[in-house]
Amino acid sequence: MQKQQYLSKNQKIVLDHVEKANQPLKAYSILYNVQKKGLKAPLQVYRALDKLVEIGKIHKIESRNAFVACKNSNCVVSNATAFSICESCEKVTEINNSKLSKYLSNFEDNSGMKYSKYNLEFFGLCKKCKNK
Amino acid sequence: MQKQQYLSKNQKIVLDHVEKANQPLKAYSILYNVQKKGLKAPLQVYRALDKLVEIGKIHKIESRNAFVACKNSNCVVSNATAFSICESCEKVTEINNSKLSKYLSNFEDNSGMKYSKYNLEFFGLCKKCKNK
DNA sequence: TGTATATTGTTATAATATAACGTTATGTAA
DNA sequence: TTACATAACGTTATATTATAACAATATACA
Repeated sequence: MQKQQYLSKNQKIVLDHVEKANQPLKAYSILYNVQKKGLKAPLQVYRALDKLVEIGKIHKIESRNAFVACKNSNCVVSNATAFSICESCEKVTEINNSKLSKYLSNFEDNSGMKYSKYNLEFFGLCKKCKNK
Repeated sequence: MQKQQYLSKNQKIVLDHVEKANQPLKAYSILYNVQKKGLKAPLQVYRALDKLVEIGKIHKIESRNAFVACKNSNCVVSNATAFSICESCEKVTEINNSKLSKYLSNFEDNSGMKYSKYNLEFFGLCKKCKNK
């Protein structure tokens, strides 16, 4: 069987919803909002999310247990992700900085470990919240 | 009231247990293991963990919902953390690399956001698992 | 001593995520 | 076109992770 070419029905529904939000969404909030489209159970959402994360269409913000659509059109596989998170308003932005990604992708320490993936989360105050 | 100088009873019990493990522990596994010391409820463990994370004695491995003792004696506050995680055996190691931490602490993008903290998780295969 | 804050103890419950089962759809090769 | 393997679906139940809310006790310090 070939690598999946198109998204399935549930995957499309979930991705569509997450892409329309400009912020990370929680799984159960997604569930609530796609119930009118026929998805009834958490597992249906989680399975779609798992797949979408796997193929890089969606990233999980680990520190928030939330899911956000990938903003890098070239982010084929989500093996190198970086986000900035405002600790006041919770705004999350995907960082697309080639220097940073190059630096981290090439990072090696003396542990003998071969890294194939990383996730970086920066925390602080966004412009708006800083000026309050 | 001054900044807390000593750890409280529950905080000591939890830290002690986490320090003795050489791997991240789950909150409920900690709970199970400190029950003989008198901690009966999840909240008692979570409250101790919260405090210990706040003061940098313990770090949370966000992608695993697990807690590990800080290995950097100089890690006064946990505002700059990096870990390597083996996706096969789940071994987690805290990365202590001054170049990396300097690079990330000084990182700026064009978002106007002021970063005060970051957490980085690398994934891959450790030496042992790579050679299997 | 009085007061504010931190910590504790406890019960209940919220929020996040997966197990297990059987069914249906889809891709590929005989 | 049939057979087979894999992916996706639907469903119920349950596991795992984390917090709300309330009352009591301990600690720091003016």
